[in-house]
Amino acid sequence: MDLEYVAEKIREGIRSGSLIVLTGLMEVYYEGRAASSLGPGERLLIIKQDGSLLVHRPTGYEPVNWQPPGSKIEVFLEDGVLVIEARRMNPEELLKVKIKSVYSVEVRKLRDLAEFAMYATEEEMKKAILLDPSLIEEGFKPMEDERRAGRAGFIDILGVDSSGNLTVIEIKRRNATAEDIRQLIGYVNEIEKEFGRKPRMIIAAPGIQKSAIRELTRYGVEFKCVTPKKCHEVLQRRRGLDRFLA
Amino acid sequence: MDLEYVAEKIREGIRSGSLIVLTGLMEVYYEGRAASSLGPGERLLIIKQDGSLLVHRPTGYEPVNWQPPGSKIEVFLEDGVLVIEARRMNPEELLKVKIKSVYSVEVRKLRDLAEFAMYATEEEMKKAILLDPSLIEEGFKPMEDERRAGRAGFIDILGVDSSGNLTVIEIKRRNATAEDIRQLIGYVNEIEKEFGRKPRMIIAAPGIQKSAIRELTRYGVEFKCVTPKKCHEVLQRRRGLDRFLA
DNA sequence: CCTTCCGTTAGGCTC
DNA sequence: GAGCCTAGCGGAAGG
Repeated sequence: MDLEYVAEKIREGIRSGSLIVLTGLMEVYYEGRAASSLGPGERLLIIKQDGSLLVHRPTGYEPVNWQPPGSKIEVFLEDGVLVIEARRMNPEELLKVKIKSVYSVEVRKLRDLAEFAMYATEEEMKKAILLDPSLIEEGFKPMEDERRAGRAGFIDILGVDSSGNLTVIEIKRRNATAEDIRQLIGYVNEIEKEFGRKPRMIIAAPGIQKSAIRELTRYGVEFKCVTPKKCHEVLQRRRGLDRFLA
Repeated sequence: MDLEYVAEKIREGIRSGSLIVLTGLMEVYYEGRAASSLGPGERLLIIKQDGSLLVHRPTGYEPVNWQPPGSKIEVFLEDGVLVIEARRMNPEELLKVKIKSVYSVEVRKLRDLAEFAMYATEEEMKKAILLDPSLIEEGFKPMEDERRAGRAGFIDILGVDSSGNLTVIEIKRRNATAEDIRQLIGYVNEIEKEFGRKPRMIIAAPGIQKSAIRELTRYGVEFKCVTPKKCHEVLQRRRGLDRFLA
């Protein structure tokens, strides 16, 4: 494919805010926070309407090189090779793609206004527990969420159990790690300073890593199995109920 | 574009181990570790030779939905709509793309055998310090790298300073966090158990997060500014010298 | 197989 | 703008 023709097609695509998809033989050089080089090979190059640029090899989930949205893209010929440079500052980074041969290039303006909805996140787990605190245990009463614990950070849920004990809940959507336990301890130290007594500590997660069980028993942290899926179902059920009542 | 034709083209592409790039109007549903839904919109869909699948919206660095390498892909028509399902187990996850209209589809076998080289990584920082220990301070002598520190993990570099003090170096390619300091303390506790005395602790990083400065002074950890770029240059210089001497 | 840790992490949120 | 944390994190290395 004629490289000057392709260059103009890409420039026109960028001007018109289109998506550009190109396959061809290329080399890639990156320098910024880190640096990388990748010799000649057949790859897929994508330039998006917002100035993001991705270079994908024929295998693997991740792009081998990229530039995030907002980078400034220049297209020109140099020594008979099509060069695409994507530059951004803060941090200052440069991605340079040298394309020796273009197999295909497609320029197309895509419209996509749909809203992306994600479920079974940590945020949903928290909402479900606030809505149905028996997910933790019978009689648990949440008092605050996202409460600041001094310098240590934010507590997911602060509440009291059926015996009136102050209780700190830390939620994880994945198996809890030793580091998660230490983080919880950090929060609790701050709460103890503030309230003058040590609260119950519960980690709510689908499971625990083996290495974290030591810390668990050592610090007297309790574990309650709560899965993202279960919490999502609780919310779904509740929403269905609300709709029925409305 | 005729959907049955496209379906067969995609199936043939998968059979032959080709890269498939498609633009069209589609909905996307995901359920697995989490769940998501995305209504109709114009997007880019990529199926790679290794069974990875990516759905990209017209903007943004990240795919909105995906399936990693090794997922099993099925293509069929359902209610007059082209459906692509990518399934994987462990964890069990299903990605379903419903394509109402195909604007373009490209099937192409790409060859890419080049080696990807990455520079200015944490690994390079370590190599540079081992090669030129004055990056830490004059008179510092590395003894071991990647030394096991009991259960706490691995120490980046263990050495002695000009006064003969045992010294533990923790390297970060980004600004050090409070968590990094705690990690270093964990290593040092193990080293103290083993050697019977507390070593000097140095964190080598391009900077320190503000919230980490408290931990730094509190635990007596020292900070030495070392950047990935500087280390990379040290290695480059050294390699150039080696080549000159050879 | 599980765990740990790095990443040009990206992206979102708060201060 | 800088700091802080989550993620369907992915990926690699080590046990």
